[in-house]
Amino acid sequence: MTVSEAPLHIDARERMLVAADKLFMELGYKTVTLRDIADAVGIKHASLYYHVPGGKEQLFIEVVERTLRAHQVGLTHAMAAAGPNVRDGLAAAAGWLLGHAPMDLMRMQRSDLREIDPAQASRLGRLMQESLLKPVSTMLEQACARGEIAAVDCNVIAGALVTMLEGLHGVPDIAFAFGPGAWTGKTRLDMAHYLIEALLKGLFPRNVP
Amino acid sequence: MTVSEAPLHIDARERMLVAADKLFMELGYKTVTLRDIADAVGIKHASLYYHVPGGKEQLFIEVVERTLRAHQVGLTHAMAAAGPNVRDGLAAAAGWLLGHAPMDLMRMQRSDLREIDPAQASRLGRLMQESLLKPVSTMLEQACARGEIAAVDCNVIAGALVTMLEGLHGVPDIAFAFGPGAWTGKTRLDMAHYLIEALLKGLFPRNVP
DNA sequence: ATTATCTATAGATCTATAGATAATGC
DNA sequence: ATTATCTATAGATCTATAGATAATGC
Repeated sequence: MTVSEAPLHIDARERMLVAADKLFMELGYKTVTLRDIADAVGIKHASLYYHVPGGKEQLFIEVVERTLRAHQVGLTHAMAAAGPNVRDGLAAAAGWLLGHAPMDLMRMQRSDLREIDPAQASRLGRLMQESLLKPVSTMLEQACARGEIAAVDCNVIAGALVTMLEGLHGVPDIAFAFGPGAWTGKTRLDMAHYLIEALLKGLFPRNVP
Repeated sequence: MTVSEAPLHIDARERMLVAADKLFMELGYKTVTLRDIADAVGIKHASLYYHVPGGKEQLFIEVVERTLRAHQVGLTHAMAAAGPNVRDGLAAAAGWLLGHAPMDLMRMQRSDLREIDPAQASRLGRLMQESLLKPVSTMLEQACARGEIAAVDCNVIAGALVTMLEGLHGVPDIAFAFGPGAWTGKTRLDMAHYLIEALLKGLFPRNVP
């Protein structure tokens, strides 16, 4: 086969990006050191500069951008595949978001993005809106136009939903809830469906027959 | 007046705690340096050790505990003062949470608490639940018992609500929303009320007459 | 005598650079 | 010759400690 082969070390750069992504998204820009990332990859930290001459900041920016774009296409496709039904659309969004590591948008905006070049920071800030909120709010707009849900401010609702769904990552994957609607061994995704249902039908008793 | 006077430097320790609180809660444990805190207070960083011999870690723990306890009593009182009505109770919780700096529970749990002594970390973790989720979930339980809302899992709903309300800190205080339910110049608190209303009545059109 | 600050410095860690070294591709 | 790693090190920064200094209280 004369096709150009991949290098022997199958994309060491890719492994570096994956390791950096995991660490940065979990712990934040300042908390993660280049040594942490290099250790995870199994190389010395100085070697990272070969793949990312711009150092820590460039690595962070590249990782965040990559992940946001992945979320954008992933979310959009998942919701499109779910078909034109709000409940299914929201469940698809929840499935995608819970199937991938959370991003902690609050930490990103208030801490991480302030440590890097302001121009890049505001670019990534816009990309956050575009990749995470826009797909969901667009889907809601369509449901709104179809009359499937009441006329609401879809941006505000979408923001709250994404925040809420990402927040579910904070709860143990198999949780046991108590009280009137007692559960046993529900997954995060079960809780997401529960919350979506609550938001659609409302908490007032007349809405839950 | 023979009453014991406060020292001339009116509680330098208190000013230090306030400065540390603001910085730690906004940027996170690792991002904030003792120098940042000392600068904010107007002293040299070595002087912080006089007030907090345990150094950075003790300072962080003290600050988090203080703030959580303040949230616990503040939230509880605000909701009690609102009287027995879910909508008013939730609005009171929103008023309190939006009136104070956000805590970024996700960053706290996944990053900050991992940098300190594990025993202290789990203690603070439990205090987070007790101070922020418990008051809201208890209020919901009562509304549930009064039949004011349907029988729901109040812990899950409370968690989602707190996460959602804290998330509102991320949006500019006076925002302009567009779309079907177009707004002009709404504050974060307006949005909170909007979201509470949406959650109570539900998004389905029949619920919004 | 106690309280609250300071200066100076040790020791650790972190980012980044320079240059050597080994492996692969032509 | 190019690619991907290494060692060694500079320079900055960060936490923490020791001991001096100034101000206040008795």
